[in-house]
Amino acid sequence: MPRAQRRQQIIGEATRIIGQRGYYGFSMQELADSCGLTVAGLLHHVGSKEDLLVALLQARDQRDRDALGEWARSRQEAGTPTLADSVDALHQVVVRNAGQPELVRLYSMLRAESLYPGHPAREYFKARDEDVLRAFARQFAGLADHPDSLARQVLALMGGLEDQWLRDPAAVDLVREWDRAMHTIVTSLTARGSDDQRPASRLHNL
Amino acid sequence: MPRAQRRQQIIGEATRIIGQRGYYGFSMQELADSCGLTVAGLLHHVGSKEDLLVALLQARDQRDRDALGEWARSRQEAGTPTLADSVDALHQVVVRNAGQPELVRLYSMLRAESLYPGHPAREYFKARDEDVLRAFARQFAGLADHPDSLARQVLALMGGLEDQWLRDPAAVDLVREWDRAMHTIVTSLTARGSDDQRPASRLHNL
Amino acid sequence: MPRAQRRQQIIGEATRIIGQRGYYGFSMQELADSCGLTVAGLLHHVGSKEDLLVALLQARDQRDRDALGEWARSRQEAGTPTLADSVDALHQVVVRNAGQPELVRLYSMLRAESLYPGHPAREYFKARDEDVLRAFARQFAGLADHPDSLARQVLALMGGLEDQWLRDPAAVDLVREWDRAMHTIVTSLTARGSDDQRPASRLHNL
Amino acid sequence: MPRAQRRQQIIGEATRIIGQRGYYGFSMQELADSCGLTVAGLLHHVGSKEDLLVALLQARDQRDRDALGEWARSRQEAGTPTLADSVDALHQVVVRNAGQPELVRLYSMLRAESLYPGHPAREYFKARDEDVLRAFARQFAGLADHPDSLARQVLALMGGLEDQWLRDPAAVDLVREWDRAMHTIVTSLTARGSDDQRPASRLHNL
DNA sequence: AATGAATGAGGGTTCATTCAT
DNA sequence: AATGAATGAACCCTCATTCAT
Repeated sequence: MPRAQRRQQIIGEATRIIGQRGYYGFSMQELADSCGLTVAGLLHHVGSKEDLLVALLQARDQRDRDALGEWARSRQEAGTPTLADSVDALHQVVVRNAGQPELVRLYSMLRAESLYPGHPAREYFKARDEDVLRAFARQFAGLADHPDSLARQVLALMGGLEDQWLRDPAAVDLVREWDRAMHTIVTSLTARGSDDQRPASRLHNL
Repeated sequence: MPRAQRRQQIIGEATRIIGQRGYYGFSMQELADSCGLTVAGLLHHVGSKEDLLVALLQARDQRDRDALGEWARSRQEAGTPTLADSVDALHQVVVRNAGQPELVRLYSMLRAESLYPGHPAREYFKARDEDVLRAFARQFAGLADHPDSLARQVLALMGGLEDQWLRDPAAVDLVREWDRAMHTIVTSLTARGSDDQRPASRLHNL
Repeated sequence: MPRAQRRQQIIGEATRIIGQRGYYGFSMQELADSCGLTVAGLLHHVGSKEDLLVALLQARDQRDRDALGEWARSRQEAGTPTLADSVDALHQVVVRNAGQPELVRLYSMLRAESLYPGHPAREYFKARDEDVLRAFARQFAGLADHPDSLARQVLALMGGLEDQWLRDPAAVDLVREWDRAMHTIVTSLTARGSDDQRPASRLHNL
Repeated sequence: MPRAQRRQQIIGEATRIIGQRGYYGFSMQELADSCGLTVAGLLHHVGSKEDLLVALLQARDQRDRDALGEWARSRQEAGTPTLADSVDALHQVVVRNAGQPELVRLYSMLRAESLYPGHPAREYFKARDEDVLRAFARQFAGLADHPDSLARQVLALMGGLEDQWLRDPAAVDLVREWDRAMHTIVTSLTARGSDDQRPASRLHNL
């Protein structure tokens, strides 16, 4: 089997298995078996369990970058991206995710596991979160009182809803819930300023 | 050391350690060491690693029930709980959590790990989420177009923000972020109905 | 099997096996088998392969110290130890060694292997050599022109002759060879000063 | 790269690496890397790890034979070699060795490792020792009471001092120590017979 | 209440080697 | 001449658990 193809097979299987069992929960043995390889044969291609994980994340990043690039190109005619554009972009992302639960599982699993001290993907997720938060906050600048906090809310919502979806895919319509969540956000943005004088009483200066 | 006291010590240490390393990431050896016990001695008290986890979750539930009971009693004079009451209740919960990061760590860790198939806390979290969602939805009934979805959003926000906080406690003020998130929610509720005629175009029926 | 006895058995077997195959050349599996134990059972007693080695060396040191102590006590009546005393002491050591080739094998093996960078006994042998050289040199002070060098020669001889003996025990009578070597040394000492004016020619200022 | 040149490169690198890590301590991977080759490529040239070792030893023997031949030719005019000639020859060898520590390392390492049963160089060193002992003994015939034993002493000294030198090159001046050791030997030879009547008491018939 | 002995299962990694290309 | 794919055998170690004391 040629190198490239084998690698693709391995990364595919790994994505599936890690999505199910997590990084610590799966074994090289299991992955090797599912690829029709010896463990040693598997290691010949990926170097080590940790390297495999890195390759996985890079592969996903590349795929994301490709998708984003395409979307950006299609939106190029328009001028500065409006809020609606951003909402649309996020919607597209969620739609895509809803179609590939395996990848989402992988990400959620790793994201969760990366709370472990010493987890190889720890820095990766930290850096990624920072990037995302920055991008979101830039988008909300001028539209919200606290763009940073709003960015955190959007990130938290996306992660939390995906989590609920993964726990019970049948009970949760990811896209619908996401759209409704964005509705909440957008509604609060457009309503801003008009209701500042509500009775603050026990509302903790919301 | 008397049985009861020893058990308390074990559960305390376990809470701390699992909060740091997760359920799969910690070892009975480590816990035994931190209790000044042999592994065998530890098992004498807790039966098995899994039983220990169950005991842990039960202990936390009991503590929550106690706290909630107290709050309920103090609120008893008032009639039906209003939205403000609920917001206040949640705020109190978050304040309490911010003060005991260890317990929050434990919960978040386990919640994340319970994505593992076969994780002993899997059912626990599933059942708990359902309870919470039901309670939230009841609270939002009549106030929102989709109480169930709003409940999901609140749950997602709480989990997501806690996650961000755990990842970088210094950078995130949990209480402040939570209050702002609730502000977003409440604002959207009060503004509801007034902006239904916005240009929906690419906004996906938000 | 009680702890102490088991440990003794393990150290005994380990001495034998490492003496034959070296530290890197033997496996915990082999040792476990020869003790009638699982590898895990073996590790329960010794901690790790490296710890086992340390224990081994300490055990041997202790035995040496005991033997030396006895000899010292028996020599106590005499005053300051003379050269003859030292020669006698070394002779006793060699006689004892000739009687326990296993221990000598162990030592020679480890000594040789400790040339490996990162070998766990590297520092041990370095420190031990320094001690021995110091002790020898003190003994030769005043008797030789270069006590340090003479000490090195004695150490080299002991190691080298043991090596030859181990390589072919049947062909080498360790005690006899050692005594003759010491004869060479002592002869050169007593002859010192009388032949300084020999034709140096190509003798490199010996 | 042409076959012959590549082989030379490989043997050179192998000499260096084995001198540092030993035969068992180095890996074909490491050697391949340092040659800019794949492991498979390396094996294409050397056949196997063991064959490589044999080639190494043969290469060194050839080099020694060349050097010795040159020295023999230069000494040809003189008649039967005297003791001084032999001492000179050994001195030259040591000087040469001190200048190429890599080769000495290789030899000492392998010599030490060849204590391992099954080590591919075991027979080689055994045969070589026998040759050397025979040659030395012939040289000492008539000069010493026990030429064989003296030969063993010289061999032991050379090995032992090289060992000390390798362990701490900065602390040991190999040539000086060797010359002093030979001084001891020669002194004892010239003094022979004159001091036979020393008080033998506890001197074990030295 | 607590310990010490011992185990079985599994885990990741290294290494020299073979074979087809 | 050199490579890439793949393997089988080892190796050390971790871990939760059982059992007798």
